[in-house]
Amino acid sequence: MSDLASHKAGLQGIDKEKVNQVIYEASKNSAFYLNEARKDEALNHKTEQLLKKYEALRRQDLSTFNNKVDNLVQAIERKRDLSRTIVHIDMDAYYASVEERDNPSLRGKPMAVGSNSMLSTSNYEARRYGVRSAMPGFIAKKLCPELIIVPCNFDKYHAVAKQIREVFARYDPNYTPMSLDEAYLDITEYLETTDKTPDEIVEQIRKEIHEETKLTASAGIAANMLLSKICSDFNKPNGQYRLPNNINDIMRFIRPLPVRKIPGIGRVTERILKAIDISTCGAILDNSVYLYRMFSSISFNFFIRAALGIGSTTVKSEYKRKSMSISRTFCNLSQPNELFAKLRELVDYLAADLAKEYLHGKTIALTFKSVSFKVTTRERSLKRYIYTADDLYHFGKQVSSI
DNA sequence: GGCCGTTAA
DNA sequence: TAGTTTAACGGCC
Repeated sequence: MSDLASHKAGLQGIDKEKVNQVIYEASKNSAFYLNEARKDEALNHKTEQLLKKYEALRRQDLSTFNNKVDNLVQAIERKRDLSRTIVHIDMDAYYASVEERDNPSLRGKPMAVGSNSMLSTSNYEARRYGVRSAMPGFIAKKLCPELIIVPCNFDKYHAVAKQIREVFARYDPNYTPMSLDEAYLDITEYLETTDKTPDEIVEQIRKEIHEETKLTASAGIAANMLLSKICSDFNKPNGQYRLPNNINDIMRFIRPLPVRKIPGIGRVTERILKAIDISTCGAILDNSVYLYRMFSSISFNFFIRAALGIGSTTVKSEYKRKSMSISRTFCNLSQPNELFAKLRELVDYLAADLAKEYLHGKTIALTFKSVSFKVTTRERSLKRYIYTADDLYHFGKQVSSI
């Protein structure tokens, strides 16, 4: 079950067995691990049910659906837009690279950014030991005792984000930032102002980023956001990859691609698809009738679009947030009064954050994580919008005790 | 509408 | 000894 994300950059060619063994030894008696095992069991059950459904379908004659599904696939295909040139740019080992830049004594050594309880990023030296983001520091230390863990310096990462966004804006003023270190650019218009090729322009963007921040970035260039994101991973670190806006090249690229490479398909969906013997995008297309019969139309559409290499081409800078939240892990507490005091602390912060953006909300949700890592949510839609700390506390308290 | 689970950075 | 935080979205009842 301990599941090393070896599809991530920098993790190829390591002794995965050994790494998993060390992680397992460090984890096996923990409440966290027990909870993961429980989730895993639930997933096994789900895949078994799905497999049964699949086997039942295989015994049926599905030819009556072939036409319908072909039409659906063709309708999706007709929406393919090859007119744009979309770039996905991703900074290499972002936080770790910033720290190495500012402290040369860290260079060449395995290091990670974060804390003993959680790592945000690791550099490539640390990745060779199996140390990766979203891994607790204390486990990383077992994999690599020499590992240096540097605390996060968010002010710095924000400052660098500002610098790289200035570069992005030169090529697409409507670029979409996805996080501090990642963005999509539509360079179609920019290309009309120059004789340079897309590859040359992206080399230039990465060069400017390097000159202005002393940090490297990787990039993918393709017809849409889905493909450019996948491509930005291809020549990481400090590289770029271009997939031409051409249906033959796209299909040759996407067919053999493992489904896990599709943004939105994670560990669980990969396992679900694997249960019905689908592990590549090509297999999604070859089994479209089964997917049609087994999944919702939203999921079916998502799978087919991805497997055809069709993605959004609308890169836009406006963003409307739909929710705002705050969460903290704290020492074990069980007395209602202690928990309400925590609630009060959190709503004070949340009210301040809401005020910064002049926001209010109509639904309040409270999430608890128990010592056994089980998560429960309680929520309520209210009659009016709220935003003050007192209201958040009042309704939060109410919701918590439904 | 309420709650759970998945994904991603 | 110890396993984060924030946001969005889909499925299911």
